[in-house]
Amino acid sequence: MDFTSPQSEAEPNGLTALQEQVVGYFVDGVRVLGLPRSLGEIYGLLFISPDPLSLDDLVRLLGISKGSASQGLRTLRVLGAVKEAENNGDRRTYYQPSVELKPLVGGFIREQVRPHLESGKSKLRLLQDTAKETADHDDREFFLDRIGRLDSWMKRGGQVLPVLQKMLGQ
Amino acid sequence: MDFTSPQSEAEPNGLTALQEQVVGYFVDGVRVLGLPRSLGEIYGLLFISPDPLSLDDLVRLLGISKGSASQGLRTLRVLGAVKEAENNGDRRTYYQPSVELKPLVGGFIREQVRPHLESGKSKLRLLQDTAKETADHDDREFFLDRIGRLDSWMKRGGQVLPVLQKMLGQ
DNA sequence: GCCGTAGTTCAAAAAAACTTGAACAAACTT
DNA sequence: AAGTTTGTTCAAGTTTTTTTGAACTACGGC
Repeated sequence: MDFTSPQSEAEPNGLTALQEQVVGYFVDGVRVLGLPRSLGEIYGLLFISPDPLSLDDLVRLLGISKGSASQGLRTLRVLGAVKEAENNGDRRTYYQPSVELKPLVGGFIREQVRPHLESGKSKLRLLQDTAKETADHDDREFFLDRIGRLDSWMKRGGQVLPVLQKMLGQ
Repeated sequence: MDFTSPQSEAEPNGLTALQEQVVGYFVDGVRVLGLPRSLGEIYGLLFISPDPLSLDDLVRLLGISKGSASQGLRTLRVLGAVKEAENNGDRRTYYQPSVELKPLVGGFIREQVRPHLESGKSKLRLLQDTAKETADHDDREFFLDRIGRLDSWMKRGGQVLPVLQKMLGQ
């Protein structure tokens, strides 16, 4: 038997060399974004699959648990990174990746960035109160200056996001 | 005794209420960026301190280990988020935060974003090779299209970074 | 109405990331 | 040059995050 050719099929688990590589690519990708490995595996496999895949397909092909696949798909749906495909008469649901940058970036900003910016802003208000309550130290001036700086950072962030979104979307 | 006033000093560890709150703010901040908690603590305390602090100050005030403080300061230096202050005749080194957005954003992009973009690009080349080696399946066309898409994502990212940097810096 | 398949949930196990602390190196002091 | 002080390194310990798997719900066909 000849196993030397780098042809399709029969890699470590049940993935082709190409699938394996694409999955690895996305695993690294999502790690940068601070998302769990399984999201990268799932999205990566969907990304390089000509046809939609079901939860069971993902479990079988990636060798991950049903729980992981289920939770991973949910997160990806919420992020707008996958969509359900027409499940032709089949009871189970099949998934396709969003392959345009726009929904991906949009979803990430909406779900992961904006909430943090918002909570940051409200914490900033509390901070300002605390600084004002701070006894009339010599430092008061300094504290308020620094907090003002934080405020300007937040505002700058708020201005940048839409531009970012416009540049990456479309 | 009267502990009701929200005045300075005497909080949980040795931090004032304000320091505590600013540190918490940055702890959350760095988490979003995928950096360890201790970086947020250190940077946060420096940020709200009128005078530069030494490694020992940080250990004492934050109640973290010397190891953490040392490694944390190193990372912050590499990121350009802290600078050494003039250590007036003292043997030990004192640190000040960079409080302008420019060096902070610049450092983060240089150290955390660019390297990933670069390695992504080189992996992409390998991926392209693998796809071409893939037997002349019906799918070949499809694979190459998807990989081309990845390539365009990377390029888009490369275009966006300088704009981002320009908007946030200054 | 019962059985089988699809998918969700969540407590416990496993893995990954971070922090500690003790040993070490370097550099100043006396 | 012996002793201090400052800071670094890294293996082991701790904490946090992620994954697993078994119990459960829901739906559909028979």
